[in-house]
Amino acid sequence: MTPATPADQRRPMRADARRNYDLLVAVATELFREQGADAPMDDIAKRAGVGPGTLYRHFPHRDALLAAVVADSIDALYARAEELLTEEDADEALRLWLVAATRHAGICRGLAASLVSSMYDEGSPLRASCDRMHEAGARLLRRAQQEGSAREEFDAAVLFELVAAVAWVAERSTDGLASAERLLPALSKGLIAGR
Amino acid sequence: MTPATPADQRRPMRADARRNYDLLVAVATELFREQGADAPMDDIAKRAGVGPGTLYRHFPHRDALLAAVVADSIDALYARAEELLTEEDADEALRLWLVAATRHAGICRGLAASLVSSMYDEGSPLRASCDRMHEAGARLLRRAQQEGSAREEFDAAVLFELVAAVAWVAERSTDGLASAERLLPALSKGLIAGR
DNA sequence: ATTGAAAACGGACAGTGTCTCCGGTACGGT
DNA sequence: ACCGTACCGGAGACACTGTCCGTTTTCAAT
Repeated sequence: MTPATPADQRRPMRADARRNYDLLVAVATELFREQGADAPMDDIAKRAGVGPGTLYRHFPHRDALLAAVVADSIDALYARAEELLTEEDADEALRLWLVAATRHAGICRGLAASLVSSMYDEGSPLRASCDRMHEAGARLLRRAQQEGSAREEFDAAVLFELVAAVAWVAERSTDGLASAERLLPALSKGLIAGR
Repeated sequence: MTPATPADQRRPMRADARRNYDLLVAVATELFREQGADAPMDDIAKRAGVGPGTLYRHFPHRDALLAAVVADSIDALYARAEELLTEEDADEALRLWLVAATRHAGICRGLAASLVSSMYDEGSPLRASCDRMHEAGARLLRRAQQEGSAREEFDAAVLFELVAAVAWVAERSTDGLASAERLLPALSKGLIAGR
C-alpha cells in the first residue's frame, strides 16, 4: 500500500501537488512530535517552505493533517490486535493491547483529545482511525469476556475512552509514560475480574 | 472565612479594587460555567464592565482566576471527605467520594486539565486546591486500604489522576455525566478488590 | 517543441484572542 | 480640601487561524 494518500481521485495528483502533500505530512509528523498536536499550522507550512494556502488546500482542518500523520501507526495498532487474537490467554492479550494502545495515543501531546472528539463527530477525518481502534479493542474485549474473565458490563466504547483518558494524563505528567504505566493496572483490574 | 481573597496584604484593598475583584470572580464563575474554562478573558472583562488591564492586574494568569472561582467548591469537596470518613463502610466511602470528586471536576469544561497541570507545577495558583483534593482523597484511600479492601499498590496521586481522567472524558462526550457514570465503576473495581 | 487551460502556489489579509503599557482617574489619609 | 498613590481601562503589539485571489507551474494535446 502506498503511504497516506488523499481521498482517491481518478486523475492522479499533479507532481508538484504530490510532492508538497508528502512533504507536509513529513514535516507535520516531525513538528507534532516536537511540539504537540497544536503546533502552529503556519510553522508547518513555513518549515515545509510552502504558503499557508497550500497547506490548507491539502488539509482543510488540523484534524485532516493529524489523520494523515497517524494513519500508519493506527494500522500498526490494528495489526497488533489481530496478532494478539492468536495469543492463548485472552485476558493477557487484552492487557497487552491496552498498553500498546496507550503508547500509541502518546505519540504526540493532544492526540488523545482529538481522537476522543472524533468519536463523537461523524464527519471528522480522524473518525476512520477512531473506528479502527474501536473495532480492534472490541474484538479483544469480546474474546476476553467469552474465554477469559473480563467483566460483561463494559463495552468497547468504555475501553476506548479509558485508554484515551490514561494517555491524556500521561501527556501532561512530568514523568510521561511512567505515569501511564502506574494507571493502566488500576484500569485493567477494573475491567478484568481476578481469577 | 471571607470568600476568596487575594494574597493577604497588610493594607486592605482599596474599595474600588475590592469591588472589581469580587465582580470579576462572580462574572468569571458565570462565564466559565457557560463556555468552559477557556472562555475569552476579554469577554470576562467586558461583561464585568472593566478593561482587560484591570482583569490582568488582579489575575495575572487564567489559572489565578480559575483558582479563585473554584476555591469554594474545593472546600465543599474537602468537607465532604471529612464527612465520609465517619461512614462505616470504608470502601463505600471511597466510592462515594470518587463520584463527588468527578462531579466537582465537571463544574466547567477544561477544569480537569488545569487541575492536573497544577499537580506538576509547583507555582500554579491552583496548586493549593489540587493539594487539598489530593489530601482528602489520600485519607479516604488510606482508610479503605486499612479497614476495607482497597488494593495496597495505589496511592493518592493515582486516585487524583484517575478522577481527572474520567472527568476529562465526561467533558467531551456528548452524554456528559452519563459517560462518567459508566467509567467510574470500572475504575472503582480496579481500585477496590472484590470482597 | 509549443501552447493553453486547469491545477496548484503562496502571500496578503481579516478575524479572534492574549497580554502589556501608560496617560488619566479616583480613592482615602492628613 | 488637598495630594500622593493605587487603580483604572483603552490602545495596541503580538500570535494563530483560515480565506481569497492574482500569479505561476504542470502536463497533455498538437
